[in-house]
Amino acid sequence: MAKFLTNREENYSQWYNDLVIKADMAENSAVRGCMVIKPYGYAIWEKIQAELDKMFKATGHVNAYFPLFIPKSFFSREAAHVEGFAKECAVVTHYRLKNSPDGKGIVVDPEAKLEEELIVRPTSETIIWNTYKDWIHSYRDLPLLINQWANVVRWEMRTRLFLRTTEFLWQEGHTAHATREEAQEEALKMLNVYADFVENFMAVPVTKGVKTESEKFAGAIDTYTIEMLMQDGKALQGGTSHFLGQNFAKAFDVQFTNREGKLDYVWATSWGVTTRLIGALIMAHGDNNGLVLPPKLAPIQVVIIPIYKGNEQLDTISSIALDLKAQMEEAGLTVKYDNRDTQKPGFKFAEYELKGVPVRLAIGPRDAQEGTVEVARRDTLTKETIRKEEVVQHVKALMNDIQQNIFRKAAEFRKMKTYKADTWEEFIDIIENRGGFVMAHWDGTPETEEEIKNLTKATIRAIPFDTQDEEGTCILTGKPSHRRVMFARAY
RNA sequence: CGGGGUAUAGCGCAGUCCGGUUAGCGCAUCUGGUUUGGGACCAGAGGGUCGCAGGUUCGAAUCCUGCUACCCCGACCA
Repeated sequence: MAKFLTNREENYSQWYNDLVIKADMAENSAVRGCMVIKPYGYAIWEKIQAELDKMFKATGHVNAYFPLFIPKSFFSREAAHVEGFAKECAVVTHYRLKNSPDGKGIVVDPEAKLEEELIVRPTSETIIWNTYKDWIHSYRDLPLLINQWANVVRWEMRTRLFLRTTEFLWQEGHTAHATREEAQEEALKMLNVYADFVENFMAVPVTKGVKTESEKFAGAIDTYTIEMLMQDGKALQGGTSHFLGQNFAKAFDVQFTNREGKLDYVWATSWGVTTRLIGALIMAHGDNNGLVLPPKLAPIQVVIIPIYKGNEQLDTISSIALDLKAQMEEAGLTVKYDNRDTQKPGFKFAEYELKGVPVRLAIGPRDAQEGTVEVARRDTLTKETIRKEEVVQHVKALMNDIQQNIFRKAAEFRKMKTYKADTWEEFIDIIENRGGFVMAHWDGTPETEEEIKNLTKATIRAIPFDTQDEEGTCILTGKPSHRRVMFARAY
């Protein structure tokens, strides 16, 4: 686990603040819990966006944009939804300020009170379904497959850097279908898109499953989830996809004429992932030297650092470096040549390790003379000397190696940290002392789930898709159970 | 909202118990020089109304009162 994220005793703050991701909380109390994402961190988000967006398009989705503000009354249309979100809404009550009558500063103009308060969206189901009402009349208008890239606000009681910020960036897909089957299929399809993305691009293994009644999205029939395991043994919910049934269609009266000429309510899904994925990346792969980014998402894949004395040497080395850079770019790699004269090589080495750049090339006078390059990989921190002519091929291969290696490391870690518990004592021991995922029997009742949570802080992260039916007895109550579910302490 | 903690330079801290020169240290910044194959070194410089408001005192970063903010733990959650 990255020291600079978890160990505040260590003096990593200089780096932590100045450099990498600086998702630091804004200091002004009025924007408490909101994050500033510095350029490098945002570049990672842009990579995530770009790859996901391609996958959405490839599955037939298009992007659109809906309003930030949602009339308060929209929320109360769907009972479970309002129940779930009411406690964490930012509310706009006025639309104007004026000079304070006492001459000191500026105050909210009481004259400018809104007739109906506006909610800053915590999620957009309501405003979108209010719009879909006008867009959908016939089976010919379906399916409607729309995604939105946006920011949302949830006034959580407690925020956590990256993982739970007051404002966060995300994408939310909202689809409408003619049949139940089609909507269910869509919800699962998008869950699989997320799982593919997280495993193949982020190099983090996921467990796919369905949420329990008490953990599911407010307003959903079923919530599907991908769960990841972080290096500190805690679970992180990486993305969710909801089968919403006809709940929102009924709440917003979205009916269509089907092929038989009869009126029916539309079937819906929604699904989203957030900037939390950046946090997942850090906590799944980071080490004591900083980030370890998977090559497929690294804003800089290769950095070249010259080692030289004087301008003459620099010129020689630069021409080699720029030539290599051009070749690698030709081969599709993102390359940075850092010829800053203001920092020494050792400083740069440390800096790019902290940034998680997968491969570093160093070229010095010795290399210039011998036609070699020093190649260092971030995941293993190993170095080797390669002939200049072989560098492009070698680095290209390294991209694959590193991508696979960090996935394998994460997968091995997860395997090691996934336990079976058959007794309450075992269960407590694992949760308290070892962390990780615990596969255990549960009697299926929300009461037992709640009790286990109160006793251990562990929750049911998912009822995984890939577990076998198995007879057993509930870890807490001893009542019969037909299947194990996955418990963990979670972020 | 409950429990605990903190507030001193851009960042991280010491000093506060036991009031007393001009409030220190590390990193960062700037200047000059020497350096450059793993976070350079030497010399010098700049940067503070000690969270805010009162009070006690000849004298307050230090003691007292009130306030505010932030952090950690919990309830809540992507």
